[in-house]
Amino acid sequence: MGVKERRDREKENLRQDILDAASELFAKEGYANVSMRKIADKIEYSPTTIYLYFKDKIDLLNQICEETFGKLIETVSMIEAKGSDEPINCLQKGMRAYIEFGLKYPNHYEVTLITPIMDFLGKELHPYEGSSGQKAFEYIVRQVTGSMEKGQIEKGDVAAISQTIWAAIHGVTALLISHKDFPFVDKDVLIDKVISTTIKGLQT
Amino acid sequence: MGVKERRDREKENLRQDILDAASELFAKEGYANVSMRKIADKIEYSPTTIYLYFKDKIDLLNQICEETFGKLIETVSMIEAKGSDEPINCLQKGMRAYIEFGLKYPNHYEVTLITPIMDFLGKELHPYEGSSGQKAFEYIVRQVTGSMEKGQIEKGDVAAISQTIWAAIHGVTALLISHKDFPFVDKDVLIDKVISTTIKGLQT
DNA sequence: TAACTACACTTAACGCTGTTAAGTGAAAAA
DNA sequence: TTTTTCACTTAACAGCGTTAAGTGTAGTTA
Repeated sequence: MGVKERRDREKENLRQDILDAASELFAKEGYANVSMRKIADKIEYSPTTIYLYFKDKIDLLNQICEETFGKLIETVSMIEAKGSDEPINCLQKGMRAYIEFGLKYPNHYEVTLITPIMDFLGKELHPYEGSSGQKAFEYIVRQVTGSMEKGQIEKGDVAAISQTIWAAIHGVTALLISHKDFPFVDKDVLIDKVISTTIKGLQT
Repeated sequence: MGVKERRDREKENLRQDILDAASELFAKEGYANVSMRKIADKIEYSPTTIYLYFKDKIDLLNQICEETFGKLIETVSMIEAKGSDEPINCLQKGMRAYIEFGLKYPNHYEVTLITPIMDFLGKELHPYEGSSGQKAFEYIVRQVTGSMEKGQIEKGDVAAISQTIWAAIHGVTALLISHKDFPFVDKDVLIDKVISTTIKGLQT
């Protein structure tokens, strides 16, 4: 009587096929340049089939991004899990991992963290609460707290400091992704400078 | 025989009307949510008339942004022109002016500096060369050079340091504009922290 | 004054877009 | 064997940016 089970499996397979096709297209051509019809063509189904699996285009995007950002969480979690490093070093390595992640998946980074996709009322369409983005930010908060307790950075408002760090790493990531025509200095030099300046600015 | 002159004047008036209408709509609803037909409705002309004055929608946007960013140049130029301040203070004030400008014109900031509007080949559609954006960046370079000469910040790669500063101020501006749902600390506290951390991180 | 020309502007249309409502056909259940 | 279920498709809607062709009026010329 495994009929339902088989059907569920088939549905899940198609769901994942759609996700994979969309992910590849979004990453290659950017969210705005990919139409539902293009995704449908790729998986050889009609465009409307996608709507049986995802609410709309933005829902498709959100689910892909959650999947992708899961990888960032994994990376930073590994830094932390080694347990051998001082919080200040975890923080530094986390900052680098964040930027490198953004540059590795520029289109995913773009759609989740750069491009503000708002509805007509100005409300964010991929909310922060419970997202992988939140988990990534919590990593920063944890390292800041730890560094502060060990006297490696100045004592102060943990939230404000964490957000300052986020601003720095988001700033450089976003600029490098969005302004390809700008004559940046060597990418690694710039990233190093951003990280070291921020850390130094926060030290006691 | 002022016929041609009058016609030129009328053309220029309509051009400015289009620019004003589009600017207001872009600022209020965001570039993506404003259609050529909406702009046309507002000025009570047919949509195609706009194409007699502007190449396409992105051209309209670029011209508006140049106009708006001219105001930022004016602001930072005034800081510099007073001549009484040390370069490090000019730099600090310039950073604040930049962020406040972005928050005052979030939609203009968004379309020019946050959202990367690329064509299908990934080339930027509003280029940097000769833009007001370039002039604004040159202001930073000037203050960094000045501060360095006076020993107010560490000696080093002027371009790398200038870009680090840009990353910091762009980062906080972009985050505040794009992630309205995020539980930021008080806006002014965060801005202060970003500026002070960056300056401190660069000091000797 | 009448015909002609220039040209600012409009109408109609093309090929896209995201999305929905209605319809189809095959497999499972009765 | 009939009925029901339901995954999927077809057709359509209303919108988009943009272009080609057409129109009407103001200015120029005869």
